[in-house]
Parts: sequence; C-alpha cells; structure tokens
Amino acid sequence: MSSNSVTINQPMFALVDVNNFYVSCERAFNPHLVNQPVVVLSNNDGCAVARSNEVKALGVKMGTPWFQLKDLAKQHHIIVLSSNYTLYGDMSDRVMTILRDFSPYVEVYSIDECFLGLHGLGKLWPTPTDMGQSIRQRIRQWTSLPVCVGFGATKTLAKLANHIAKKRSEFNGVCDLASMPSSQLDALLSTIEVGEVWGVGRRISQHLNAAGIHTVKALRDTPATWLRARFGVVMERIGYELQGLSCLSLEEVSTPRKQIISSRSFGQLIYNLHELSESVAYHMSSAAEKLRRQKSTCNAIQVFIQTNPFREQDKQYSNCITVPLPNASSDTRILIRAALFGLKHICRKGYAYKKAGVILTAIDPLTLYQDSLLTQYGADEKSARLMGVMDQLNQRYGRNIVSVFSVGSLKSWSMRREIMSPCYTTKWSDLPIAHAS
DNA sequence: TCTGGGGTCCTAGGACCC
DNA sequence: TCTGGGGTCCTAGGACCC
Repeated sequence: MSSNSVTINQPMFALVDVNNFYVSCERAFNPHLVNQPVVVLSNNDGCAVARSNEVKALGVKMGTPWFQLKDLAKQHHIIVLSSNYTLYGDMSDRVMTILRDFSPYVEVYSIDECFLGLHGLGKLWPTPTDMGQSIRQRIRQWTSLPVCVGFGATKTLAKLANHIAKKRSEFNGVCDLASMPSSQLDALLSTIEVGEVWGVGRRISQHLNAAGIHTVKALRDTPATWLRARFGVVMERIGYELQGLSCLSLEEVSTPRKQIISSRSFGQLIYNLHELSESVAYHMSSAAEKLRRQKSTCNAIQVFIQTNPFREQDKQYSNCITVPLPNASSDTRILIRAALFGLKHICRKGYAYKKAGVILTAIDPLTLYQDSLLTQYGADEKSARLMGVMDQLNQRYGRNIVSVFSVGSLKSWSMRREIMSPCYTTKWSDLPIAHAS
C-alpha cells in the first residue's frame, strides 16, 4: 500500500439487536428458563414466534405451528410460553433508553432492533468494536438482555454485520465490517448466502440464484444498473448499499402509520353475523384507539372476513369491502357503524369463519384540510387567490405546508401538499414563468 | 375530425420486513 | 382439534383529462 491516500472506511451506522428477544425477556424475569429450551407462542398459541438457541438447534423454524411442535416439545422438554406483549414493550423501552446514551441519532426500527447514527462519534471510542462491547455490557448489566452489534458504512451493511455477529461466535457479539481489510471482507461475504441480505427475500433469492448469484459478495459485485433493470429500484439501492454507498438514511422521527390493522384468528370457528359483528366492533375500537393516539383521522375503512384456508375439506369464502367515510372521523361509534354496515354486505351464511379484521386508512387532519382547499380552489384556478391561500396556510402553521410543484401549461397550476420539504416559493412574483412551446 | 403525447389518480398485486 | 399480526414500498394497468 504505497498510495498516499489511505482510505479508512468509517462505520456510519450501528445496528443493535436483542437475541431471541421474547425468550430473553421471559428469561430476565424467570432465571429457571436460562439454558433451557424455550419457545414463545403467538396469539391463540398458534405458532412459535420466538425460540431460544437450544430450540433453534433442534431445527425448529420461525412460525412453526404449535401442533407440529408438540411431540418434539415433549421429547426434548421444551418449555412453552404464551406471549406477553406488555412485558416485551416495556423491556424494549428500557433498551432504547440505554442506547440513547451512546448516540443522539437513534432509529427504533422494531421492538428489538435499533439503528444508531455514528457520525462525529468516532473519537469517543478507540475502535467501533470497543463501543459495541460497551453497549453489550451495559444492556446486559441493566436489563440482563443479550444483544449483538453490527457496524457498517450503510444500514444494509450494519444489518449484515449484526447477522454475522450473531452467527459467528469468533466475533464475540460485535462485528465491524467497515474497518475490515478488504481481502478478509471478501472472504467473509463469499461465505454468506444472498438471502441473508436485508431486503432480499425468498423470491428474489431464487431469481438471483438462477442468474448465478449465490453469495453476498457476488451480489455486491453485480452492477447496480443490472439489478435495476432486472428487479427495480429497491434492488438497485441494495446493490449500492452493499458497496458502501448509503442510500437509506436514519429515520429518527417516527412517522404516523398510514394504515392501521386490527385482526385476529378466532380461537374456534364461528358461523353467524352476530358473532362476526362482535369481533369486528372490537377490532374497530382497538384500531380507533391507535388512530387517536397518533392524532390521525380516518377517511376509509376496510372490513375483511375469511374461512380457514387450511381446512381444505371446508367450503372456502373470503371477502373484503372498503367503506369510504364522506366525513373523516376518529370517533369509535361512527367507525364501528361503518364497519358493521360493510360487514353485512360481505357476510354469507353457511361458512365457518376463522378470521376477521379491519384496516383503517389514516390521515393527518391537516392534510385533509389542505386537500379540501385544493379541491375548493381547483387546479385551473391560477389566480392570486390560490397563492393567497398558500401564504395564509403557511403563515398560520409557520412552515411551508403547501407549495407549487409543477406548471403544467399556461392554463393550469397544480399544487400538492408538502409538509416536510422541499419548499419552493409561495410568492406569485417568484414563481417560474411558464413557456408555451 | 383525427391523432398523439403527457400527465394524474386509483387499484390490485407482489415482494419484503419484524 | 390445532397454522400470528402487524406494517411498508413499488409497479403495472386502466380510466380519464388536456
């Protein structure tokens, strides 16, 4: 290496992930579970959603139905627990609080995973690995949960590093891909299957394999343009991310949900509208609660019901209906009324129903207000009146909530909402001049 | 009258994630 | 007997408009 420009890849992201999260939470409060084979089951105790290492070693896959697991469980004395989401949520909060001590840039990615942004923090630790070990130690000490930490130049690489830290004991729970010499990195990446990459699922793995791409190294060395042409923009991004070009940024503020789903399989089959109504009303009230918690309102609801597709001997029926609400609402009674109205339309007699639920389309009330204004002062209204409305709105909310985004022709101005950015001018005189051509 | 290009909006379906 | 419950984003295609 005689070059005078030595490149040191700074890891920009860390991913911290709790090992076997639900099982580890249960162990934190019941030491008898430590070193024992343990599984946690989903709602209705339907299937396994968390497995201890001992159970994974027996070959039990995520999502295995409990009835398929029963014999094995008896044979190996597996301890089986129903899930306790209140507990898990609480433990998750504690972990995230600890992580905020390590970086001001935090994205809570899921109940047991967290990305940290690291830029500017390099001087605080001798190496990223030291930071990682410190994170592990503190979380272990304060919550008794085991975590692994991965470092990388991009989120995708950090995620991959975390996977490596988990699977390969020689890393001792912390893997830093960014500081790894490239020969070692290549050797490592060529031992990992392409399906382990974040965003590469079963289907795309199959296609990649068919094209002769089997390992992460091979995927990284595939031209991103080819990935784009073959699979679309999402895969293109993954290609760049693997090469160390960051395409996915840290999302520190949690955005409100656009859809809120509440659904559940029934413990036993049900047969009539009355029972379905009860369940749908229940789901609707819980969805409406979530809706109000994120300060949204709802302008359409979808109701769905289905029979049990696994009972092949049964007559199958599944249907859904979307009920638009002319006046957006977050009032539980109004939403339930609409849902039951929809349910009546799709409910048929003579079927054994297994599952029902609702999906709300959630909207920020401010957005609704903007939309109504835009309808009111339609696209053909290229007048100063429209501009005046924009100015008023922007002043009232102290930020640019509407902006001009395109000039279609001399005849029409189009507008759209812009809450965050970018903000173009809202002054009539500053608008670009449209040329007829 | 005919033709074409460019654009929006909506929906369904596919793929992925935890 | 018994098979989870949430979410996101992208794309294609059709209807419609100018």
